[in-house]
Amino acid sequence: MKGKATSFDIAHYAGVSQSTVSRALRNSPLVNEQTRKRVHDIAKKLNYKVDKNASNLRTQQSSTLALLLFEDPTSDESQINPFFLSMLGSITRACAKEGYDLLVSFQSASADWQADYEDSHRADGIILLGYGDYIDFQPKFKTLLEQNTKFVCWGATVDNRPDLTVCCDNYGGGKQAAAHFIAHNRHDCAFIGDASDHSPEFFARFQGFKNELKANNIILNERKMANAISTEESGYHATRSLIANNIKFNALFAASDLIAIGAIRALKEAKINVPKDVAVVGFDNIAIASFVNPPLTTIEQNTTVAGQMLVENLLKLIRGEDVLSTLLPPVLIARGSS
Amino acid sequence: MKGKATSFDIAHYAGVSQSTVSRALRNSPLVNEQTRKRVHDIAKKLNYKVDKNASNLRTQQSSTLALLLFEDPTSDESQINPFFLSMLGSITRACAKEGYDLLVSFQSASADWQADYEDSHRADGIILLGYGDYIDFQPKFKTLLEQNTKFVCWGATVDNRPDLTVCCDNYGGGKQAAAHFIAHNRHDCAFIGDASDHSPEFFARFQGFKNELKANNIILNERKMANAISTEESGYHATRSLIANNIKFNALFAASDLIAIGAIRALKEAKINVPKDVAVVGFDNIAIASFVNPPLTTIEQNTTVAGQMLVENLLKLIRGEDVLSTLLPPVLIARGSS
DNA sequence: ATATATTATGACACCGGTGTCATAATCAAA
DNA sequence: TTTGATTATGACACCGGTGTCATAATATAT
Repeated sequence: MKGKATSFDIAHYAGVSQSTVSRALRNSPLVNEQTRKRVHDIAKKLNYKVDKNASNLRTQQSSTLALLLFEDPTSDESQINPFFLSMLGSITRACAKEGYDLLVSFQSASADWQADYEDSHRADGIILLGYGDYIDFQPKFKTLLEQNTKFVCWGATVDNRPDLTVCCDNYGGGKQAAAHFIAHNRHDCAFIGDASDHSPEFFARFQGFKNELKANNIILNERKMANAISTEESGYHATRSLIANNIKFNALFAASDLIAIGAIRALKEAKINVPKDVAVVGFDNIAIASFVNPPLTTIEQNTTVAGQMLVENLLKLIRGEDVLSTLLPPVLIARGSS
Repeated sequence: MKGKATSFDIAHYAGVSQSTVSRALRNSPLVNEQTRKRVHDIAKKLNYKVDKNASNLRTQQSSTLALLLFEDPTSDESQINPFFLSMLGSITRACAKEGYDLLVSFQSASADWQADYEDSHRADGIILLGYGDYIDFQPKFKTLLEQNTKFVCWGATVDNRPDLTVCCDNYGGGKQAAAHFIAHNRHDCAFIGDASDHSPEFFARFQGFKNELKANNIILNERKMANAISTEESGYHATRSLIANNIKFNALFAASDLIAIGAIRALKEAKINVPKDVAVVGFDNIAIASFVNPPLTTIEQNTTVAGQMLVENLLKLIRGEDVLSTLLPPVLIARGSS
């Protein structure tokens, strides 16, 4: 046998037509039990596998989902945000559970990715995963919708389509952080992240934080805020600038764990004790969080559930079922940093 | 236009045959420049994308690689080994760079994965990524070779095929760890990992470590060794059992960073100071390593290069070029734990 | 002016399955 | 016994491209 076996080879050996082989292999009730068995045996013997390209071409579907990862272009190329990595893991598992393959690809927000996967029939649907700034995306979302492409996003809200998003309740998470500080009598709060609405997720965390403080008659001073993207470096520098400007605070809410870890480094460097002088709370609960010193108190996003929901919702979209956007409840994990 | 546009639609609008469209879109030199341009314009207007299934079916190749991740079945399902996650990231990037898509899938070593991807023409080649015990794999490797499947592995050596492996020089890394301890006058060494040859990688690290010690007239006492798989938990328990048995040592080489981190936790709990009482060196340099307390000295495996080499070597195999197994030099990163 | 090479294009088989329709064989119902 | 239903199978078109071969149109050489 040169080359890979085809269904015709099996048909030949089994003494039946190729049609029957195809049916037998898919366990169609139309074929006789003995024939079915014979065909299966021969297929196994020949190490036969259905050619996915042929089968997908005919059936016009691929049993494959595509995961497009959009990284903050400002972050270091070589290191992938651990939160995404964790999501990637859970999405991979969820796909496997549903019998789908997963194509993974990194993309820059600006590139011409919107049509690549679904239009070329490589995937039945797309999962978009990225932190923050989805402004570039709006026109592309429009194109996707026009072309009836099936997709779901993590975190971003898409105009007029309340069925496309899976997202952590960032606002609620921000509130939890504030409540935590208040419960521990830390009223002099600072925030590091992005308080503009460039990054909808960070913005929601900030809003929740600020509003919960306000509900307790604490006003978050604008000077006690610094911008940072989600990297350790960025968190470090933002915190240093606060310290350099002689800004005082006894509680710090960072919009992500990486930022928090950078912040702790800056604080330590300035001989400010965590948590005694400043309590720090992060967001995400990435794997590192419990290992830093002191262990980081953080608002956990459950990536396992999140990945599952993304996949499930996407499959529902593909099957034409009704879907609603999912808001996942975050959970505060109290550790040593607060 | 209902449904997706095909090359026939473009042919219709351009007033040429479908053959010409196909050629034009692939920028064949056979088509007239004006025709080429016209076809491209229409294709763009119609949001046309080549159907990958049709194209792959005809050309018998997929421009896709499959990554099969084999996790230590004993480890916690929900958490993926960060070293693999990091490899996954670099492999994804390397694939993108080479114009290949990447299918990602988790597998258990025992499952019937060997034929799935290549035989079904979903991928042109396979990358196998797993720690440790490849014993289950040997018969499957044989099948793969018989079927002329293109694949490369991380770490494992496959009988008689010196072209299939990309691996860190684990033996050399182990030697470096020993040399490091000796240079700092820590002669009373312990090892945690797997000194049996179940896990070829851990075994090589252990051998290198032991032999370098021996070369300096230091005999590694068998009682100062404990088995662990690559999890924090396992490292913690292994170290606790050493301590419980009242084993003394002033230097500890852990076969992986996760083990080292668990070991440090156990040492701290026993009020043994790191690095003063015991110097600890890990292996991998996972992202967490620099954030633990104290920051972990470790033998770095460069995942960026490793991922690239895996992809490059696999592509060479696919193209029928000569390939040699690659041994990557590890680098000791000295931090606070030693 | 004729033969030959070059360029641009169309027709068509083919990749390896899947789905539809037709048909032969067996069996139950009238 | 004849008719209708049921079961098992084969023939064949089709999915949407790609590659080969034939051919028409034009350019170049003799």
